[in-house]
Amino acid sequence: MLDIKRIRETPDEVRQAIENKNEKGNPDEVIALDLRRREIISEVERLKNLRNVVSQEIAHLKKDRQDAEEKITEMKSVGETIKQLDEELRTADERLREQLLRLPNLCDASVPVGRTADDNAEVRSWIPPHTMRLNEDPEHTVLDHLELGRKLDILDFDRGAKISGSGFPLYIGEGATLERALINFMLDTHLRDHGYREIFPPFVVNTDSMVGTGQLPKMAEDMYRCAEDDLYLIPTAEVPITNMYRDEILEADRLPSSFCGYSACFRREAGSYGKQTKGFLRVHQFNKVELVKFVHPEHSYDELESLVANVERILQLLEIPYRILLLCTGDTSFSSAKTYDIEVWSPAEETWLEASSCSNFEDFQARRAGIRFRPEGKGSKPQFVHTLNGSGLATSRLMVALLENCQTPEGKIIIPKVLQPYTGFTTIG
RNA sequence: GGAGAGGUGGGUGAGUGGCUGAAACCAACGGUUUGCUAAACCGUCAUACUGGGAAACUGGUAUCGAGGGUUCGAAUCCCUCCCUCUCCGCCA
Repeated sequence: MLDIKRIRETPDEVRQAIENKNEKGNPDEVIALDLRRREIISEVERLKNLRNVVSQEIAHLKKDRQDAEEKITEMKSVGETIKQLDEELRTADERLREQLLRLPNLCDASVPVGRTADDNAEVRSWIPPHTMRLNEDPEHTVLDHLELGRKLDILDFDRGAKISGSGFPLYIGEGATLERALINFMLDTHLRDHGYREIFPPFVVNTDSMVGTGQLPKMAEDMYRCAEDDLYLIPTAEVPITNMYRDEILEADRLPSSFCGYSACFRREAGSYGKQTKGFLRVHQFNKVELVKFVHPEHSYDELESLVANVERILQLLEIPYRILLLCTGDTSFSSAKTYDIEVWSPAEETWLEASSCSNFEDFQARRAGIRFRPEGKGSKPQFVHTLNGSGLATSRLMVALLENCQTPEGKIIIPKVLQPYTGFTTIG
């Protein structure tokens, strides 16, 4: 949520920023609602003040056993007016908040202005030597992850579809173990080497949490919802972890607070049919290790860089080629002010696959969710924290890259060294 | 699922219609004292919105789980809902 004062004071900047982001949103409407709201407030508060003063007088009159009937009658009608105005105010508040919730976050000045993914800027890439050989060797038939999974009997998308529906992968044998190994390896590395504290969150959350991180109201059709209980399956652990501190004021010495948590992630992916959908490329349920930080506003952009570095380290240890993109304004998500995507290389698809997205939300989520901190120093007012998060990483796309990059000409998989203590085996096949 | 108890400020916890934005204590912060630490003492100590002011600051309104009702006036009375806890049942 944007600060209404910022919209009020610099509507043109806000309008331009929304347009750069390819989002809809009308600051004028918000400004009009805000104006109307404040008019009502000043009137209703004047009347409430009157009522409070006169009620006090009535109390004194009664105490002195004097007649207060006239004042009581007068206040009766004031009360009626207040009730009406309160109702109007409630409506105005609601409409204003509704509009505000639908305005996207504005991008940081360092984000390149652009409309589509073509305008994203490649920041750097990292390619371990053996991968190049793999792709350049004409004798080496490169299998995609589906074929590898089927041949080695470690992934079964057909049976997954039978059990649940398409997009619900079933991991078998070494495939299941490898998945679990990846999760544990990533968690351990972030906890041990990168200073995160582990969270194991609930996988379903309430509406307030979804609004807090910005999934609702805009993305409602992408969520799995348990209507009976008004709960949502989480699309990412970002939601429960960020909402841990919803409506709280943190002490300044708690910042920065960095958390790392595994969760299954559920996405309906409505409207994405026809895009890259085969195998792991687009699924309804996947596993992800998520990184979330609550930081002091002054440091959030440094923290974003270190977040990205933490994710990169995982890929380097796994020896998976990747590149980092700075998303342009048009490709940056609704809630984010600046986002880096980390993409892994798929030799079979001969393309880069998004495996992580690291974002600085500045105070956008914090304002929605009411996450503040009390700055050092006496008499300081609470301020909104900045929140960041990134996938560290999602296993589905990572599994594609891992299987494809680690395959031998014979169609076996060589498990990366760092994972071997976790899998207990060194090859599959 | 059945029965009961309870939700008050950062924490504990008083408060059953007006002088309670809310006692007291603890924590925190500032200060005095002290060779240092500790202790003691004094003071400060909620949040949001809104108005005035360049600002320091200051006026107003709201908030005692949420919403509604009664009343001139509600933390306090009534209704609905939510949440937490305890016991029983069921279950991993």
